[in-house]
Amino acid sequence: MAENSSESVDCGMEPIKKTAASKVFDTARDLFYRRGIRAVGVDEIVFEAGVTKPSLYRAFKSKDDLVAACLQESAKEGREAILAAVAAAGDDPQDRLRAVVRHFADKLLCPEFRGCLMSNVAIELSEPGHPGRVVAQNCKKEMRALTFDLARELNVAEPELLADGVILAIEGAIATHHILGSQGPAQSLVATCDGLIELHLGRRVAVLTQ
Amino acid sequence: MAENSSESVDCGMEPIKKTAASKVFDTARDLFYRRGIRAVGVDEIVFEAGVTKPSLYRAFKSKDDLVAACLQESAKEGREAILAAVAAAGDDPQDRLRAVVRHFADKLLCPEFRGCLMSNVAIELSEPGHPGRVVAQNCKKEMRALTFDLARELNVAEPELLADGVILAIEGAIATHHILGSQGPAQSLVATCDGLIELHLGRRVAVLTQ
DNA sequence: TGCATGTTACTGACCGGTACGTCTCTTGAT
DNA sequence: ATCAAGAGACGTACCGGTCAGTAACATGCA
Repeated sequence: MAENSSESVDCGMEPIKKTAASKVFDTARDLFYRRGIRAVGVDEIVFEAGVTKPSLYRAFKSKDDLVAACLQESAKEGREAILAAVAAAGDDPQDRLRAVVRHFADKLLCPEFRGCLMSNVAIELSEPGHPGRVVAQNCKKEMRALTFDLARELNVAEPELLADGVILAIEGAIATHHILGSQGPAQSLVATCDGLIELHLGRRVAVLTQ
Repeated sequence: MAENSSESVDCGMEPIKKTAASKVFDTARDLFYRRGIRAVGVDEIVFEAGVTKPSLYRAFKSKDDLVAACLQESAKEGREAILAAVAAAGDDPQDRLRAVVRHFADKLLCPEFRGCLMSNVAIELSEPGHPGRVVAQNCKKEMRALTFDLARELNVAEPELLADGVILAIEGAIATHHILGSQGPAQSLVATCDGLIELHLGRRVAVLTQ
């Protein structure tokens, strides 16, 4: 009742006081994701965060610096979430690869889903050398390498082709979701990936029911 | 020699004088595609076009109006190119669907390829009611309907699922191309789609060579 | 005292958009 | 044939607002 809930959060035992820097960071991440990098100005960020502009620039050299930091964190969280989903899937190689697909399929159903921040940034920031692009590039390379590894666990002739196929479907689902929503082609993500897996496993076609 | 070549072009018989409006339009389309909507200001457009700002605003009510017009034209050209590719593929249903895939696969190899303007715009313009978004949405719906039709020509149990699978792969290839280029997962577009088609046709797995 | 933060006020560049003057080409009357 | 007037097309110069970013100083708290 006496506590200002906007300046501290209750993390179990210890209430953590959020610094101006972390408030800027969290707010920026949210706004950048929801509305885009270029659409969000620093004035809006500091206003939403309830801090002032000098506090932003004391913590981050520039807006680009803030963008890169936000992307780095999003990439880290995204990677951890995927690894957790794979780990939770157990030991069966097919289940593990399908867990990645399922992970994204679940995200597509969230109302607040607005695509992949990395992919969005790559489109918004067309300057080749932009620090944000580098982060996004590394993130996608890692994701591809992980999918390659998962596909290699399966006993298929061309694991890289299977992995790329799954990645294409996932990225395609994310892309089409922007325009046509979860009821567009994105709804066929799981069935399509299951089909690709079955195809590469060389089994008989049996996954035609969505 | 006496003719000012920057103000007229030789179209066979009749030299056509390019108006300020058309110069604005052509320049804007190019810049919007190459660098993005938000990254390109009206000042840059009129400078590149060699005209002045009032000329832009005499022809278009606003920048958003210009954006929508550019998108409309790009959508029209894109649709015509796809239909031409399908028509050139002949009568075999499988060839016709594959022609769509091949069409995009070819575009991915162009050095100047920078994704689909519709998809890019959907990410850049996050405001739900933006006129540009409406154009992009209609374009994607049309493309999906066309792919549905092509898939239905094939004798498969679930043509819509096949069509969505192909769309996911195409859109995924376009999306990943932004970050990882033509040597990323995008290189597996044709092989993946061929696999999906074979899968739905219920034939034996035989398309594992890229 | 010392540190994190807020306050105020500012910069120069750029944004989308516009009021108004100028040029040229066409048209019609003489 | 000549000239004047209208109509479009176009440019000059500018608007208010917003952008990212900063300097100088005040405040509150440990």
